[in-house]
Amino acid sequence: MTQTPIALRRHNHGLCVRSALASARALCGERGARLTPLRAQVLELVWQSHKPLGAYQLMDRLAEASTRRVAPPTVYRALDFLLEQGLIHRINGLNAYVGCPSPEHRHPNHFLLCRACGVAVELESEALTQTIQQNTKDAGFLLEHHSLEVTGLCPDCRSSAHD
Amino acid sequence: MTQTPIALRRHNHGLCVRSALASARALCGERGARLTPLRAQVLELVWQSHKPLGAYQLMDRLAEASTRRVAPPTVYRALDFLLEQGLIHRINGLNAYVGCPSPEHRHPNHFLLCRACGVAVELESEALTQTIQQNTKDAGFLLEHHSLEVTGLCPDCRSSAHD
DNA sequence: ACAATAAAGGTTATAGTGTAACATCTTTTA
DNA sequence: TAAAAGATGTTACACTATAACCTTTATTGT
Repeated sequence: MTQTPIALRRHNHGLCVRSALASARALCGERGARLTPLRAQVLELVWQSHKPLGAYQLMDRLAEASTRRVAPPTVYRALDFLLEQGLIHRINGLNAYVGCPSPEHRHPNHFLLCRACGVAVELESEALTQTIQQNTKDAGFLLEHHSLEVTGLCPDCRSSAHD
Repeated sequence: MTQTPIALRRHNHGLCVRSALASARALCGERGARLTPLRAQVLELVWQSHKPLGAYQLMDRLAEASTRRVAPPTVYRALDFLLEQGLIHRINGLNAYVGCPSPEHRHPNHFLLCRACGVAVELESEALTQTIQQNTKDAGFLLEHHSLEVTGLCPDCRSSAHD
């Protein structure tokens, strides 16, 4: 029996944020990538919750925080950097971005998404990855990346749903 | 050993189109859904190849075919109908739409996508679906739908790649 | 230390994707 | 055949993302 993912448990979210920022600094340090103040700020905003946020939502929060006007390229460039470094993932079905809890190793985008509360839970299943690899191989494809987005109701929203 | 998917083989594509249209008519008939001339035309355009097409590409082809101006809602409404009926799928990673080869039964969106030639191959693997269901259940989620997009190189593009 | 270079960020404009709202036309139903 | 429902036309706009160019900041070589 696997443990309930942290995003679904009550937890001290400040720890998530600090841990994500610390990992990001460490990884970028190793790689010679520059986690500038702006990029760190965007990463922190993405990590405000376990719910994916859109680029324009992030832009608005960035603008609130900085008293100066923030234009789309500012946030998109930061997001591109964070995506390249594997520090965040893009949820295609939502046009939104969410922090990656294990950026130290490259891995596919596999998410459970609650349509009610918006929470995103990253799956890390070797069996799932292998099944996908096998199917890809059977069709003769060379696999480069894969993205799985499962939509439904998280345990909380499931139990409070009465319609 | 599974057979090579039809989208990857040389084949008489006219048969794909006619078969898709015939299935669509039959299914809509059974369901009391109205496959109007416009909707059938959009479905036929989507089926022009096994490569997903964007809404605006479809809109342009529709405009070419009809001598009159075609606005976005025209094509989006047709696409919405076709999606509801399970006659096409949306590829989120590409903002594009592709015909469904087996619309008679509801099934998840599982695709192999070639980044070079654009071909989309729909996977129909019970093992894959079950693995996803198991992972979803383990996290306590109620599964509603799932979408898998595997990007890579199809057999043809793989063998002609020499960089 | 300093010029040359590279990288990051600012700014303006615009491209690409999708929908709201309302009018008109067609089909179905009573 | 009138009323209602469904489909399409039309205009305007919202949301998501990028191109192009300029300024600022950081890094590198000397």
